[in-house]
Amino acid sequence: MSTSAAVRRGRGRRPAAEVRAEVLAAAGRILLEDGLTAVTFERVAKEAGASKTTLYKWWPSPGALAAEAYFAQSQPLLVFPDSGDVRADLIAQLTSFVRLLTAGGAAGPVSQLIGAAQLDPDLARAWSETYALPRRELGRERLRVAQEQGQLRQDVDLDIMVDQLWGACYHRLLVLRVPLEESVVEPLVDQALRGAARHSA
Amino acid sequence: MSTSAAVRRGRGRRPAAEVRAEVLAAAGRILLEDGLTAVTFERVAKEAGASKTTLYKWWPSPGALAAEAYFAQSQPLLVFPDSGDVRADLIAQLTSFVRLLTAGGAAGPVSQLIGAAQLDPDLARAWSETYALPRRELGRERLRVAQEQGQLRQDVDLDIMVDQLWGACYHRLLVLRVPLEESVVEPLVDQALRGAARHSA
Amino acid sequence: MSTSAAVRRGRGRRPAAEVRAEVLAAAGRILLEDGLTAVTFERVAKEAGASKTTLYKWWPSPGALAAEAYFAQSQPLLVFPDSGDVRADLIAQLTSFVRLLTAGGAAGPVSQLIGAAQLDPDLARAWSETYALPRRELGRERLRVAQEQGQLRQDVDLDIMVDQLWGACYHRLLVLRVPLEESVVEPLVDQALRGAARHSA
Amino acid sequence: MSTSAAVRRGRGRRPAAEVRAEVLAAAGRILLEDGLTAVTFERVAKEAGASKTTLYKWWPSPGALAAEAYFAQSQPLLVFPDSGDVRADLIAQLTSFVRLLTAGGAAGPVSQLIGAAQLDPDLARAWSETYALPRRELGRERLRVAQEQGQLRQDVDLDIMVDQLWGACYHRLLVLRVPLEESVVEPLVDQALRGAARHSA
DNA sequence: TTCTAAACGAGACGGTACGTCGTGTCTTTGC
DNA sequence: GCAAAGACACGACGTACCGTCTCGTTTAGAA
Repeated sequence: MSTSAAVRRGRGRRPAAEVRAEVLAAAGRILLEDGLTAVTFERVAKEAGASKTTLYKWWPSPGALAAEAYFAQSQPLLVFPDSGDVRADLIAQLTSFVRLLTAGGAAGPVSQLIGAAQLDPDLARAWSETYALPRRELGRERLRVAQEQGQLRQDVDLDIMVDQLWGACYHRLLVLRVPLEESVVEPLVDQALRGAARHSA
Repeated sequence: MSTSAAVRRGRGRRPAAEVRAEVLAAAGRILLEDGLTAVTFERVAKEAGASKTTLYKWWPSPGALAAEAYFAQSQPLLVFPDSGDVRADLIAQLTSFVRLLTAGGAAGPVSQLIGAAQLDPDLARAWSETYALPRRELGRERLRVAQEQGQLRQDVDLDIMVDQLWGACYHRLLVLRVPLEESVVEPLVDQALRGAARHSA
Repeated sequence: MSTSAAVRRGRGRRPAAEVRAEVLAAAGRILLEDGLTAVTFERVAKEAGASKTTLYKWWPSPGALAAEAYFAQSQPLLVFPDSGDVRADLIAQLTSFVRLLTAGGAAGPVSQLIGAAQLDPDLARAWSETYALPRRELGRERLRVAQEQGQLRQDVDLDIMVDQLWGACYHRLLVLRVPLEESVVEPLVDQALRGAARHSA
Repeated sequence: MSTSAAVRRGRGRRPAAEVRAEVLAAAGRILLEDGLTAVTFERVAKEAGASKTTLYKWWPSPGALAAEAYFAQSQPLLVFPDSGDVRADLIAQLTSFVRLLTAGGAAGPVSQLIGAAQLDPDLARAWSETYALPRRELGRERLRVAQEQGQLRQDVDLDIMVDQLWGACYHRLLVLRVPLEESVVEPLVDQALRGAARHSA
């Protein structure tokens, strides 16, 4: 939204950055208000004052546009705290993660985006590269430090541990579709750390 | 597929069961061949020799039809072995579960159905009630027995444990979209049982 | 415009005849108001409350639709008078023909339709079969009677004579694009009958 | 096609004449190969290595460009023979005219251009001024000489006579869309000269 | 000879129409 | 009466072209 944006209403070329910004703003608004299925090229073009041609030039599918719009406006916290206590840090990070997931209810933007990614390879790629894989890397890195510090055993597979923690939340959200509450985080972390077997030795 | 199905080509009434069977067969075939997005009422009606009116009467959405078709033809093994050794049983069950998920690749029917369920409440309900929740119940029950037998600690939250195990697999399949291999099952189960912390006490 | 047409505003099926009538009315109105290029499937569908699918089912191209709409609403007089005097009849018929052509100016519906027919085979077919060829047949028939009655020579090629008379008008309208006035009709007919050579023998 | 045209492939300024020549060549080629509807600014710009901006500067519409391209490459013979015998000259001129019209089939460039002119004022103007009116003037002049020489009656309207002869050909080409053969020329000329009425006096 | 302004190529942009497909509602027809 | 058949309104898709504009480059003409 540059200052001159509102004035310039011709049909000619506008700076790409300006167009992109307006398109992402419109797409993000539609996503939050009416859900992912409402994010169509047709509607975004109309509400952003853009043309369909432009959208097709920049994004491979409506889903991919929605994903980028979501990233753009709710810049997800990617910082992973390191207080020295891995248990506390995991609980903190997972708690804010659960808050992110449950924002907008069970049919929130995140579940819709992950869902649509199962049917839209372009969205899937955007999602994995921009969101999912970097976050896993972040978590794994925090766990690696803890492992070096002796808080975790040497033979722990850190990827699997990430899967256990974050996957458990996704499981309730996407597969079981049961209410996901922050209170599960603490027992979840503890159980992952302590194990379920009676004799851990 | 009744014997007379191919002969009877009139527009009059046919037995409901016969129609349903043919519809489900067609939907299942389309699902496996061309994916979930190809399972439209339009196409199923044409290939099953049914009418759209009939489909709308029995199923609330194409996704729900696809889900039921999938259940009907690949009756998922719901039996949970109980050999007395909970670790071995978990490994066995999770291994066949991974096989189910990876059938048809990362874009297999299961991931597509779960994905579409995030956008289609009717499909979500069918999926949860028919598939996801019963399976969780089954797993929890097996764990409960193990807990009673003293193989698991008393303070373990069995729901969370199911989330940790199955959710870890779903995490790789749906969220990370990385190859899901059977070899992860054993370390996954062990890590859930033993815990990750150095001093489990 | 059936009596119940205005009431029935659902999305379901409507009687084909009713839809066709409304579509043709809208197309004809657009043709007269804004010209042939404004007769697009998109606009006709919107203004007629019809769907594009329906238009594509009934008409092969917007031009063909416009042609049929033109025929439907301005049912062109196809009666050819026979007063016994072929000269008088030709003048009468050509005069009303010139009036038809010049209705709406040089860019009237007729010239636009004939023009578009040079680029749209579907429109060309509709125009030839429905309008042009029948009219030529009518004129030729009238000339044939005159020939039998001895008003025209036996060796006159009646097709060519039709071309000379009607073609002369079309020539000014389409090719030269000069004003076409009714006053040319009488000298045109006389010249065709008497010939231009000094010694007609 | 200047000698350095092929070498100079930068984006900077090129001589106007060179650009115009390449554009007209490309437009003419497209017109003959794929028809008038294929002569779009978009495609001509690409194939001529020119930019749309340049095309818009020189031509008001794709149709006008196509017309000029047609004139440029098939310089139509405008010489009208004067052998002293007006009948022979008319037959000769009309015969080559029919050949011109039928080149490229019934949907040849000429009929397409005249057709499009009914919908494109810019093309209409270019066509009338450059082609149609000069040709009529030429024919009329030849007839005027014949009239002075006493081969045609004094009261003959020469404009109408031109309309009768050339219009008859256009009639078959544009309106009736029936095959136009050279064999019609001779009876056409004779009929125009002798008249159709039994008693020409 | 150097500099500046015009014209060029490239192509992004807002629009409009195309032709197709799927949805969900409805009428008609045949058993 | 019910099911097959399928017409219908609607809306999204992806593409093509139009006419306008911005950008960087190059040449032509003025200094």
